[in-house]
Amino acid sequence: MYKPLFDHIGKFVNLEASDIDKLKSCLELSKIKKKEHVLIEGQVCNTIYFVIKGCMRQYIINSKGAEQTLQFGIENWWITDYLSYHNHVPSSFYLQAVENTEVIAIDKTVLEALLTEIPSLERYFRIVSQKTFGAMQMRIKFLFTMSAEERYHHFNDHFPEFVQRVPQYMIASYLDFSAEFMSKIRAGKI
Amino acid sequence: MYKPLFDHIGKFVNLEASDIDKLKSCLELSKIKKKEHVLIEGQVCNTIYFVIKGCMRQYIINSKGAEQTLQFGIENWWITDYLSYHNHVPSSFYLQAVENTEVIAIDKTVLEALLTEIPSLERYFRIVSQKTFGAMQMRIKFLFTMSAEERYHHFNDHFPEFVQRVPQYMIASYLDFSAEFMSKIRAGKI
DNA sequence: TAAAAAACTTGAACTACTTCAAGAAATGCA
DNA sequence: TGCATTTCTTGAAGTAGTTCAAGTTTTTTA
Repeated sequence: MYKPLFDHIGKFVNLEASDIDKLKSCLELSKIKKKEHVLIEGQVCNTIYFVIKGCMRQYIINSKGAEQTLQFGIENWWITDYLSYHNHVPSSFYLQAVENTEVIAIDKTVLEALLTEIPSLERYFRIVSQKTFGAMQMRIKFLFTMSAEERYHHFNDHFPEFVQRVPQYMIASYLDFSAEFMSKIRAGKI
Repeated sequence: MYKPLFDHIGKFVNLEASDIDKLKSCLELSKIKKKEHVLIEGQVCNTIYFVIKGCMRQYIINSKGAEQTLQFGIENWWITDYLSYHNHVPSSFYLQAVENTEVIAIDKTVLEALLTEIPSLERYFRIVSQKTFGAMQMRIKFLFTMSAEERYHHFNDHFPEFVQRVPQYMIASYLDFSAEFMSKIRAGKI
């Protein structure tokens, strides 16, 4: 049941059998119901989540009271508020399940201890977070250079199933335009 | 002369004397003249840079032929194209010195070998990249929730010296608005 | 220190989006 | 199954920004 995580780790590093056991003994599967939060604004985030099944999102509530999705986390993604996690400061974000979701939730103190014990695991997280950072650099590029319509088509071309999977208004805010505008793009009225 | 790097590492992990020696023997200072590039679009990025003195920037050339700065790297920052670096794919970015700059440039093969040998260094890079990712999450939040004018004032309040230090049109594109608009904000004409 | 190059400013015209409001369609739940 | 809730659509009016073009100021270089 932790297989997806060990498969993912195996893509980047080789863990010894003893390390796998050690890690396994610290893991716990948790189920999060659709719309349930695992983090709300103002809380300090002390947990990191690996999505086994389902979908999580990170969002904020803007000055007009509207939700804006900043990040999704689907199968085989880690999701957390890294700034709150590392600096022990109150989070600016909400972390919520978009669907009924199964995650492996690892507490910071548990994870930090594991990382010191298992250098390969440290390596895994280093590689994954650098790659994720690289993806974020590309995202900034797309946000800066493409029009709203281009962003929609680009995203839809790359992740067609995902666009079907979550509400349109979440995709719209993730791509930084209004839900109404997305509706018009889809209808070809732009 | 590598002191800034060892100071920075020391903030996050403790390196043994032998590790410091090992690392030191692999480092090399390099000087980059203002406007000189260390990476251009289409090249594979095989190097990671730590800024000792000066300022680097990552930028793209958009469809209208204009430069857009996506990221700055000042003293004590690491800068590279992480996606190109990790996936061995051609870069979408330019990396250029904004001022005459001194960097420690570490080749990927050298660094990867060092990281396997020195687990604390792996830990250092894991922590730094997760923190940087956290900062990027906040940046996305600001881009999504603040108006151009708010972004300018927020940035200017937090980094007043930096705003003086680099050309306005680079700051403008980093904050995702036009140089002309920034000029009008500064003149109070908005 | 003059000339060239780079950076900044200004106003006028334009446009890619947002906002609002209301209704229609789809989905979830008792 | 039917009612409530959530999500999506549509059009009209508004606006936060861009683009363009030209002039001014500042910085760099020979």
